[in-house]
Amino acid sequence: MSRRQMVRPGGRSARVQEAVHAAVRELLAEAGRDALTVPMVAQRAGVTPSTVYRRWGDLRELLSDVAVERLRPDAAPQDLGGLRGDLTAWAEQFLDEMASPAGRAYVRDALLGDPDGGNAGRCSAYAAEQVDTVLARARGRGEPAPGVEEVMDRVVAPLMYRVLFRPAGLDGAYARRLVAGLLDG
Amino acid sequence: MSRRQMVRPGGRSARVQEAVHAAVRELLAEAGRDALTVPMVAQRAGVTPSTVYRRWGDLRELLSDVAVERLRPDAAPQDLGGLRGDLTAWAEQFLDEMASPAGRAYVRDALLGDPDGGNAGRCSAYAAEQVDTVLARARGRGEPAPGVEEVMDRVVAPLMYRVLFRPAGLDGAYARRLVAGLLDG
DNA sequence: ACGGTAAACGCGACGGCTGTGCTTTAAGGT
DNA sequence: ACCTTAAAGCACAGCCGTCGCGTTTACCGT
Repeated sequence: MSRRQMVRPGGRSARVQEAVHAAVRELLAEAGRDALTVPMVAQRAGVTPSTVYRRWGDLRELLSDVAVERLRPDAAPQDLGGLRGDLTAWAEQFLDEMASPAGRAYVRDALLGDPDGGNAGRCSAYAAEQVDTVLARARGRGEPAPGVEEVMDRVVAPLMYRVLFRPAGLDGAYARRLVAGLLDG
Repeated sequence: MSRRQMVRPGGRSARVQEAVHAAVRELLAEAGRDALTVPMVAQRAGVTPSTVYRRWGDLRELLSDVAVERLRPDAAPQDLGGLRGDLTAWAEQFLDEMASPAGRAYVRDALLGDPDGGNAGRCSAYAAEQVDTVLARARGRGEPAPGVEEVMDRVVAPLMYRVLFRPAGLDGAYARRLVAGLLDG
């Protein structure tokens, strides 16, 4: 599990954590991933490097933490009035976010500094939660809807596989095809 | 693309590369991934650290190189006389290799130190090649067979997604279910 | 076969990151 | 208000990663 969980909820610790996270985000945008170092982040955040080493232990774990935070969806998927439309729109947006250079970097960082797989599991849980929202809404309308696991296997997994292993030639049409294959099959 | 491609094919370069790769494999088994450093690898391989830095640039890229080498299949998938049996057996073996602690580590390393995605693409190509062999054999027998891309989406991608993001509760039954879902759907 | 060319390796040095013991500060409970 | 304890600051030792330069070795044209 990420050390973020053991942090005291309020006060100085929270301020430091937010400052460090913000510093990472800024420096990622300004200097790029490879130029990033712990002392650099610490200086920008107004902390000493040792603080970062103690709380995160490693630059990779810190990046993983920030990445998971960035990958957390900020809003519920939009409601277009029907399962097919909702799921298609969500898949297209998901692919957009993940396939962008920044998105791919975040996904890789999340997987990277993650000894026990907790952060990767969290990413997957975020997607599952969004999917489940869409499916529950459809069932509430009386539409027949597949299970979450089926959507993960047929839509999310292929998208992520392509993003990670075969980034060439990824577009919204592929996402639409996956959704169609699931709902029409 | 990995720098391995620009290496001169024979002579000293090849010897150095093989020595370094062997050193990485040995030290991975002996000391573990986190204890690994470039100077350590260099000493074991009988080269100077600067040589490693020049050719691979980074410990992660070196590990990625070694990982891809290890993930290359060493034999054609076995022939059990029918598409369903062949594909099921291959999927189970694939999952076995990838879901083991060592396998997961190699996959992550391959993805990790891979700026342009060349190594990841090669991993995917290995799997596609194996799948294609199975499918071509089935068509040679007159069996109807899905396309490679369909197998990648329906079987390989879900397996890899689980391996990377949700390693808990992965077993052969899941692989069999994926194959069955594809062939019966 | 032989010499020219350029890539690749070895060597040495240094700047800067990494990580740790010890001290100091501040948050939360009584 | 005081006490406890966790977290941050400070200082420093060690090693990683990089660079310039000289040397070696593989490729290639004649």
